[in-house]
This record gives sequence, structure tokens and C-alpha cells, in this order.
Amino acid sequence: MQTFSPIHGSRIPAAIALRGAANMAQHTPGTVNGTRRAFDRGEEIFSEGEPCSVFFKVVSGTVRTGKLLADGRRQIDTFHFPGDVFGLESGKNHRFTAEAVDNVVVVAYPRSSFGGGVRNDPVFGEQLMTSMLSSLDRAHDHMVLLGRKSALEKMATFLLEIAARRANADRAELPMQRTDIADYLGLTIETVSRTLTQMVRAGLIRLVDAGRTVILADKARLQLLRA
Amino acid sequence: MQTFSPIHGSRIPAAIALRGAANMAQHTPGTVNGTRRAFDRGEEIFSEGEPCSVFFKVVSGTVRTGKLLADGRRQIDTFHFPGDVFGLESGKNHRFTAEAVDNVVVVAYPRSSFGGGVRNDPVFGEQLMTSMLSSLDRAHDHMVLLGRKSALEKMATFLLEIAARRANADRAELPMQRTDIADYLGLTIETVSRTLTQMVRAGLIRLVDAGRTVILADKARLQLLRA
DNA sequence: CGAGTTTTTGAAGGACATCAACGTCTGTGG
DNA sequence: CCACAGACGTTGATGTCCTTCAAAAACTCG
Repeated sequence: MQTFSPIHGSRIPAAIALRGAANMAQHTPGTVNGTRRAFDRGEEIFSEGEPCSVFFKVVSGTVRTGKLLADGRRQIDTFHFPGDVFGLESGKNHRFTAEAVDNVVVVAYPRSSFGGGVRNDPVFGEQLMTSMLSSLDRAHDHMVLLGRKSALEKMATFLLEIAARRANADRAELPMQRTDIADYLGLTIETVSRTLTQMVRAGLIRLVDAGRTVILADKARLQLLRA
Repeated sequence: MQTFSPIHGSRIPAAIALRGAANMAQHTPGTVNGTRRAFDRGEEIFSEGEPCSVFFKVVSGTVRTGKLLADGRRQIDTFHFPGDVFGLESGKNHRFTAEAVDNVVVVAYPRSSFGGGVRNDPVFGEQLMTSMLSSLDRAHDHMVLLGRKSALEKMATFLLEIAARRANADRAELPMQRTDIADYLGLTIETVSRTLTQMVRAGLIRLVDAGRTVILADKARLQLLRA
């Protein structure tokens, strides 16, 4: 089973990351307590429309969040890796679905710690705020990708993004399957596959481990391709 | 000059909207003071990379925020209408550009009221938080649109979204030009134009006012088309 | 080893982009 | 108020990137 090693806070700002890591033993960001929960590969963590009573932080494994259209078309917003917070929403109900990409352990925090916690624990509040702002940043980048980039550019962006999560890594380990990548990049699995082999032929990457690990052979050229 | 009438708070949650409206005279959401500023059509309000010392709330007119790729490709994230907050970011510098779509009046708040304001004025903090969460909601919806919808579905979604901002309206008044719509929907201006005339021919809409106002002749069918 | 799943590869088609020309609107100066 | 120039929008012809449909190869796990 492919799993990202738990790099805490690589996706969330330093403040919350450090704090989260420091309190990992009791699974607590600030003064608020959370409970540990595990999900198997493919399991649903919560789904669109469901009331949201808790929000989550990833301890290990990878989570995907996204939306489904009536006819089954799917768009994945983000993959969440260890340290990332997800499931925070403005309304009473979830507006998107969260599923386990592989075997996942998360900590669930009561939603009351959001409104209440912000009031009573301003430090906690600021951490959540910062976490949300960086989610928005990433959302904006992803909109550029979806709306304006070619398949090649999308894939280059994706691989570099994944690789950046491992300290100075020249490889991207992919816990998710091709369908997930396609639904993240707004492509079909066939195009994902073809684009990867095209990159292999161009000497940009090498596929190992049954296509689950991508070695970034020519990172400089990939960076140019990212657009 | 086309301008949206100032419907305050139609895009931001009730709490902040009401408060904003109540305090409109002194341009103040909570205890924090802001200063009024005006921008002409096409003027830049701030640009990507610039340090962000203030954030804004729209008083009148329409603002577009978005990103530019090196070769000029553009993706507009959102149009901001009266009542909307924009320019709030996690880092020291702006990660996107904001420009006036038409003649615009905004209120600028010092950025310190963000970090500091949250600590000292928890109500203000919660309002900002809620505003950010609804931005995220809309960002997620927009990703589905960009990644998974056809040109026709994109346009139907867009027109209904704009129309929804006027109370029980059967028309969408478009303060922005075709280029903006194209860059918002991830299309070219030609496809925007063709899709609109296709909708006219299908009896879905009618174009009036030199194409700046779209009458939603068959809203039910448009809603189905939204996907 | 073998059935089911996932990934890759191939051939053909379609939706949208690109290139190009024409029409329409806006605003300014006569 | 009209004329004209430039900007904006529409329409047409053609091209292309990505999808769709189809099948084979590779991998997973009992």
C-alpha cells in the first residue's frame, strides 16, 4: 500500500502546523480536543449534503475532497495529506464529499470548536483562518490550471506539486489512481496515461513501481512546462 | 455605463452583510475603520506580487480578481459585487490581481485589522471567517465548472448565477465584457459569443441593450442545462 | 495461477480554439 | 446632432487537442 510519509504541515502554514505537530499526541490544535478515526481505501469520510458536525485533520494517508455532478462527472478539488485540515464549511451541511484515497487516519474535531473556539481561543481562530486562506490560494491556482492549461501543463504542474511535498524530492509518489488524477486535472484517464507516456518518451520523467512513482528526470524542463 | 444596483450582502453571509449595511455610513465592519476609494473602468486596484497592506469591500460597481500566466492567458476567479469582501490573503503579497470592471467605489481596511482585529474583535473575526468559507464554497463550484462542464453548461451556470444576484430576476445584467466572461468560464470570446447566439436561437434567452443584458426566457430549461 | 481491476495503447470523432473578416456600438470632435 | 475612428462583438472556415469507444497489456490479490 502506497502511503505518503507523514510530513506534517507541508500544506498548512507554519503556525498551525507547528502547533498541530506539538500537540499530535493528544490530537489537539490549540485547546480543542479531537478524536482519532480510521478509514479504509475508498471509504467515504463524509458526503455532500450531509450535516457537518465535525471537521478533520489528516494524521496519515491521503484524502480526496470533491464534487459530483448528477450524471457522475466528478471534480476533485484537493488531495489532503498529513497535517492538512479539511471539512470546514460555512453552512450546516457539507458542500463536497471526502473519501479515503488509501488507508487513512484522521482526527475529528467538533464543529463547535470552530465558532466557539474562534471566540474563546483567538490563537486557534487565527490558525484556522490562515489555513483557510492558504486553501483559497491553492483553489485559485487550481482554477488557472483547470481553465487555462493544456494537458501537458496540467500534468507537469501536478507532478511538481506532489513532489514538492517531499523535501527536495526528485520524485512524485502517487497514492491515488489514474481516475483520481484525471478528476483532479479535469481530464480523462486516457489522456492522463497518454500524457505520462509522452513525458517518458520526451525524457522528462521515468515511471517506476507500476506507475505509482514518477521520477522527475528533467525537473528544469518540467518547470518550464508548468506555464 | 452599466452598473449593478448596490444589493448589499447578496454574496456574503447574513451576519457580515447586515453588519456591513448597518455601518455603511462610516464604512466599518465591526469596530474597524475603512477609507473610501474610487477606481475607473479598467483600473488596477492591486496586482499579483504587490505587498498587501489593505483589503477591500465593494460599495458600488464590479471588481474582477484573477491570475495571469506568463504568456498572457488569464483566469478570472470571481466577480465581486457590492457588499463583497476581496483582497484578503495569507501571505505578505497579493497572489492575484484585482481590477475595476466598471466604475467602482470600494472601502479599504488596513490589513492589521485582520490579524489584530480577529484577536480583539471576535465578532469581526467570525464574519471574516464566514466570508472566507463562502469564498471557498464558490471556488469549489467554479472548479467543477472549469474542469467538467461544457461551454453550454458553463454559460447557463454563469447566467443563472448573475441573475440570482438580483432578487427574483429573470434577467442577467452584465457589467463585464465578453473577454471577462470568457476568462471567467475558461473559454474564448468567440465561443462565448457563439454559445449565447445558440441560446437565443434555442429560445432560452434574449439579448437586449447591445448584448449587455440577457433576458432568461426559459429559466427552467436553463436550470436543467446547468448540470 | 486466474479473475477482476487498473493502466496503456490505438483509431475515430467532436467540441472548442484559432485565424480571419465583417458588423455593431461608443464616444469624441466637428 | 452627425460623422468617424477605434473598440467590441458576431459569424464563418478550418484546425487541433482532447474525448470517446474499443481492446490489449499489466498489475493485484484471492
